[in-house]
Amino acid sequence: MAIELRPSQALRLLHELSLAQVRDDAPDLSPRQLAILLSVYLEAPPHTVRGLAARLGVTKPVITRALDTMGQLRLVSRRRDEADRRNVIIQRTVEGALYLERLGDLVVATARSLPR
Amino acid sequence: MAIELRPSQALRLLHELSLAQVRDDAPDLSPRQLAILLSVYLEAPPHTVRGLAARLGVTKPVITRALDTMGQLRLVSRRRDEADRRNVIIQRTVEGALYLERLGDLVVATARSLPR
DNA sequence: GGGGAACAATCCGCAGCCGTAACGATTGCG
DNA sequence: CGCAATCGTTACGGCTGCGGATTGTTCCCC
Repeated sequence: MAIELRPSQALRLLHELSLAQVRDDAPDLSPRQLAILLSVYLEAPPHTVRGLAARLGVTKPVITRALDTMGQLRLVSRRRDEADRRNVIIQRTVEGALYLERLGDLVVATARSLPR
Repeated sequence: MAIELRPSQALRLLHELSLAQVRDDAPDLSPRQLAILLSVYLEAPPHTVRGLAARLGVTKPVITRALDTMGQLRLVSRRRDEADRRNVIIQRTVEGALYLERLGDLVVATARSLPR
């Protein structure tokens, strides 16, 4: 069953979500950071800087910096690939999983409260 | 009918949307800017700097700067309130309406393509 | 084994946004 | 009237992210 949604409902949903994100003290991730985080958690591992840069269509330093920031927030972690030590494997963390879990719940709750 | 959505679908939706936004050459608005834009277009006018600041829980300069940026992008415009010349009324523009229309359509299309 | 390729990180200058604190204009109340 | 309050903007110092170029390490292949 596809998700049926009208444009007006879609915009209301975005509205509520953006308001919640802005008001949260939670460190609001930039669109790029969120895209990286979701790619790491939703797509099949392994994830490398190179791969993520290609996936998002941005340069590698962008990925490195975003990982620096989100690493400090404990949302992801990095590990050397021992099989090929040039690679860095981006790993999920408990905190990152919790963050996305709460985010998903927020979306669900917001969608449910939309007027029909 | 409430919108039924599972958390995993919600996250997939956010994933696709953030990827689309990052890859677009379109000037990707910050969460705050998007919240302001949606408030202006979805909530009843009139909109003032003061009111938007209170609505988002941020300081007034944040609103002023966001309006500067989005004004240059022609997404919103400003006008003095002639009844009380201390106030500034934030107005919608054709470009802003088009921007949101496209955004809404993107969300709808993405939601429709989600696996069930 | 040596040289080039691949990879992530770092450096650099730059632009944008932040919060706090001021400021000028306008209003309305005492 | 005049003076405090309100409103939006601007100034300031700081922080973060950006693109592009470079660096150091590791691998691969001849």
